Amino acid sequence: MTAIDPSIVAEMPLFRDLSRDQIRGILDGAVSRRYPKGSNVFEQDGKAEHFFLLLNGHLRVGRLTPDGQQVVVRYIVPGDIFGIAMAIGRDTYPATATAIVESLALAWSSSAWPALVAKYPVLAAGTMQALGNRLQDVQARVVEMSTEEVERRVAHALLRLARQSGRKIEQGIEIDFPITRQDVAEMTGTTLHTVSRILSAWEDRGLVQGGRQRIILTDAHRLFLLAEGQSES
Amino acid sequence: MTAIDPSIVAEMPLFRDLSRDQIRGILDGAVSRRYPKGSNVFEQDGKAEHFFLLLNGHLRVGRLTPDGQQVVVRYIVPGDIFGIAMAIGRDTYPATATAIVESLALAWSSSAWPALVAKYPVLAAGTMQALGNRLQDVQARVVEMSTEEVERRVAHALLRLARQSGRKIEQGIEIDFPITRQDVAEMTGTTLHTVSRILSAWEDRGLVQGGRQRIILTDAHRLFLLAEGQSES
DNA sequence: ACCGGAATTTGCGGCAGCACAAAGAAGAAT
DNA sequence: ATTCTTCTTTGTGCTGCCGCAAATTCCGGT
Repeated sequence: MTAIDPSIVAEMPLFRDLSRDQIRGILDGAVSRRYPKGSNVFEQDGKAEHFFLLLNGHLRVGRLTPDGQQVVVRYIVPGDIFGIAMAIGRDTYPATATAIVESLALAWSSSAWPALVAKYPVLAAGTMQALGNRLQDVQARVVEMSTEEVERRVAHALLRLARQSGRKIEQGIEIDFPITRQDVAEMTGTTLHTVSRILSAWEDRGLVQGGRQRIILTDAHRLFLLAEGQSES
Repeated sequence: MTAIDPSIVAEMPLFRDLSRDQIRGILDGAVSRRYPKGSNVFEQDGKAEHFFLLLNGHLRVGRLTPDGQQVVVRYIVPGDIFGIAMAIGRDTYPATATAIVESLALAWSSSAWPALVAKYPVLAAGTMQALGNRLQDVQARVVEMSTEEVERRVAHALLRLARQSGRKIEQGIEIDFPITRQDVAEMTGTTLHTVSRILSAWEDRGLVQGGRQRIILTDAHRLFLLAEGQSES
C-alpha cells in the first residue's frame, strides 16, 4: 500500500474544499490501480466491491441489453468519481466500465463509504453534486432523443465530447481519445452506418475532419447552430 | 405556521431511520401547501427557492424544449422529495412540476438545506439514494429509447406507471391518476397518434382497457412479455 | 339540455433512418 | 512483407413511424 500524494487530487472539484490533511485521510483508504487499454474496471452485474476516482485516462461506460445491444451510458474523464453503486443502494454495478486508453484510478472498498462520508460531510455534498450533474446530463439526453432527429443528436453528442475532452489543435478541436463511429452510434441511439454517412456529409461541408477512431471539429460554431436546429447559413 | 404531525411522514422511506423527535425537528422548517389541479408547484427556469416533499396527489414533471416540444421527465408520487435543484448545485429549476390532481406538499426554503443535512446526515444518505434511483430510471429510459421500438417503449412506460401508482380493481390494474395519450407519448418519445393506435390495438387483444384519461391494464403479464420482446403467444 | 372545448380514433401518404450487402482502408500481429 | 482484424465508407430497397387531416366521443360549464 503505497501512500498517494494529495497534490495529485487537490485540484479536483470534489476535493477543492478540503484541507491537505483531510485529503490525506481520505486517500489513506485508497489504492491506485492501472488499467491497460481494453480492460474492464468493473463489469455489469458484478458485485460492487469498490468505488473509484479516475486519475488519468478515459473510460467508456456501457450497458448491454438482454438481446445483446450495446448502449454507451457515458464517458468518464479524470476527476470523476464512479462505481458508487453502493452509495445509491445497489450492491451490483449497473453497467460495464472499460478503459479505452491506458488509465489510472484510485479504488476504495465500498464498505469504507459510510465511514468516509460520516467523517467528511463535504464528500457527501460533492458526490451529490456529481450525481445531480449526471442526472441532468442523462435527462438532457432523453429530451434530445425524444425531440430531435438523428443528425442533431450526433451534433450534440460531439459537442458534449469536445467540451468534456476536447484538445485544441491547429485544425480545430480534437476529441482526445479514440472513438469509433460505432461508439457515437451507441451514444445517440442510431447505427454506425448512419453516423458514418452524417460525418462524411459534414466533412464535405467542412464541419469536421475524421480519421480512424478520430474526430476533429473544424467548425464548432456551425456545428452548434446545426445542433440547435437553426439551419446554419 | 401550523405544526405538522410527524406521523404523516414517519412511514416514508426517507424518514424511516429517524426518531419521532428528529422528524419533528425537520418538519419544523416546513410549511404545507395545497396545489389545485392544473397549478404549477414550480416552473422551469424559475428561481429554486424551495424544495418539497409530496404528501398527497400526483405531479407531472415536464420539460419544454426551445422549439416548444414537451417532454415528460417523470411523475412524482407521495413520499417523493423533489425540487432539490439547490442540493445538486443549481439555482434554478430544470423543469416544471404541475399538479395533475389536487395535491398537498411540504415546502422548505432552499437555504435551509445545508443546515438540515448537517444536522441529520441520514437525510443526505436518503436523498442520495433517491437521486440514485432516479438516475437509474432515466438511464433505463435512455437504453429503451435507443434499442426498443415504440410499442415496447409504451408497454414499459405503462408497466412502470402501474407499479408506481397502480390501483387494483376488478378488471385489472388501473393507473391511479388522469393521464392522456399525449402524456404517454411525451414519456416515450412518440406522438399521441401512435399511442392511440397502439392502445386501440391492445384493447382489441384484451391487454388494456382505456377511457378518457384512463388506462387499465387488464393483462399485465402478457403486456410484460410484450415489453420484453418475447412476442407473447 | 345544450354547447364548446378537449381528448381520442382512424385513415392515408411520405420519408428518415434501418437492414442488408460488399468493398476499401488502416493498423496490429506474426 | 504479408496476413488478419477492425474500422469505415457507400449503395440500395424497405418500413416503422410521423405528419396531416377529419370525424367522433366525452365531459364540464352555463
